Amino acid sequence: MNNQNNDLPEPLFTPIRLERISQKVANQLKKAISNGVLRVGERLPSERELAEQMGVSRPSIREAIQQLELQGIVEIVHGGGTIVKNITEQEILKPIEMFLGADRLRVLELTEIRALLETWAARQAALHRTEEELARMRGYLDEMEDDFEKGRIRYEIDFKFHTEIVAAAHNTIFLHLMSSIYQWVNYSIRIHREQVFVTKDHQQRIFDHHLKVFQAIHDQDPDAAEACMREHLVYVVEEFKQWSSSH
Amino acid sequence: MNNQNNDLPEPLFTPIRLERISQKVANQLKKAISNGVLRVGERLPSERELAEQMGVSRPSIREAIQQLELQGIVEIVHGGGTIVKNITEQEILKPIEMFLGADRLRVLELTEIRALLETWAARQAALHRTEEELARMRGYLDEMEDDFEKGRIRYEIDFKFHTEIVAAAHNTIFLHLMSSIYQWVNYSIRIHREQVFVTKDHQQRIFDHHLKVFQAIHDQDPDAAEACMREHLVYVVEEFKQWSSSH
DNA sequence: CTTGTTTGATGGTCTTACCACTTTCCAGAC
DNA sequence: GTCTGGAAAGTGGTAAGACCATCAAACAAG
Repeated sequence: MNNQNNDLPEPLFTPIRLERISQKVANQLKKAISNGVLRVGERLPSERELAEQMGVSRPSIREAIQQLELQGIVEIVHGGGTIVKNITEQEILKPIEMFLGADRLRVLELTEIRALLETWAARQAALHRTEEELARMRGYLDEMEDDFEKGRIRYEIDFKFHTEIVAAAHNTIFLHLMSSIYQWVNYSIRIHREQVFVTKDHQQRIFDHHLKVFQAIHDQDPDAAEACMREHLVYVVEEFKQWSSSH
Repeated sequence: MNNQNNDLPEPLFTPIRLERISQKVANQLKKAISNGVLRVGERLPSERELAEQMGVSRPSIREAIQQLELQGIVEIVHGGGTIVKNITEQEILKPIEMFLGADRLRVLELTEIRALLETWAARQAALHRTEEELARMRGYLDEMEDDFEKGRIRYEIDFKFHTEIVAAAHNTIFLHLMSSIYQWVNYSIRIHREQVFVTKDHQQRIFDHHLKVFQAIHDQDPDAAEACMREHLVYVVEEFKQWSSSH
């Protein structure tokens, strides 16, 4: 690109921008993802929407998105939209997945790490949460309460609630990292196909824990948030250990 | 979470091919280049020609060519055609590296995470360290002291010392996690090509920090270990912030 | 020969249209 | 009630044609 440049002493006078539109679009999208405006797992607006919002044509948007896909930042699904990928997945998740298969010791190690990260997240969330994030947490709590009354269990809502707390910590890399951890947890749950916390009693306690964590974050009380989250996770670990020893 | 999973016994019956046209085109072009049909420095046929020859539309050709450009295989010149570049095999940036390069804020986020994990590791190390691990830490400290006297700086020794502490926490998954994060840190240091902690004064302080951390782990005092490690990392972050604001 | 202009080819972008796939929802069957 | 099937809407994939911006080579004027 510099081949036609004169080597004259002055770099002035010729800063006339030349950048492909698709490049500008790609940069804007990257920034949005890096900032956390577009979270991991979320869907990007459709190509047509983006084209309209940015005032460019759809092909330009497409070329930009394909760049991002090639760089492993997003995943394009035909007919299903474009979703933000977890950037840590290839580097952390895949290499270690094998370990988790066999023994439960690894599951405990994993939970240990998760507890460390989540208590910190709860503290940070209490400090930095926005009203929007609070509202989403509230929504998940309502869903869980609804499920509880109907005797239904959906782990994904649980994950969503915890993920929202992590997101409220406002650390993008941390969010991506945590989503890798959750995938592990999800994976280990699946392979052990366990129904550990199925009783009404467990569900009640877990719901109470969630409520207390939410309240602390709502009140912007970092110490309480951390403590409640720790209490919650310690309980989960203990119950799992107990279940584990009897199976 | 298992909703999308088919529990059917056989995955047979659905190998129907699906590949984007642009992908096929890209593969054909790559093959032509690696075969030598298209030599380095030569111009590819124009997009319109390729579209006609392959019987596909121009956008498909464009998307394919842009892929090749992103991979450094060809160079596109507006108005001048597309030429085959040297196959210098320039590495494609990993997604995580794009994040770290995008914004200096991400470096702080990363350091924040590192601080969280390492303070915990120090505590665990104080509780579980073995004599062998202690000896290795001692060895790295000696090397650092030696380097210090000779006015030399080797980040890798620093990393090794920290990694040994992480290993002493005796959590396999955590060790893998942490080594990934160290790679990121290493990369972010490289791209910002910074020489932040180069003065004798900094080196002295950092060495003192390491020594105190080591002592606490040696004495199996988890609280002290965590506190010393936190003090160390807080110092590093603060110095980086200060350096960052002045550059 | 040098300089400036013209002209054609090429990549860049836009518009429009249609196809293929996924998701969602709802009526119908059990 | 749950489950099944299909219609409808939304999304990405591809195609075709047009126009603009840029470069390069041929051309004309000095």
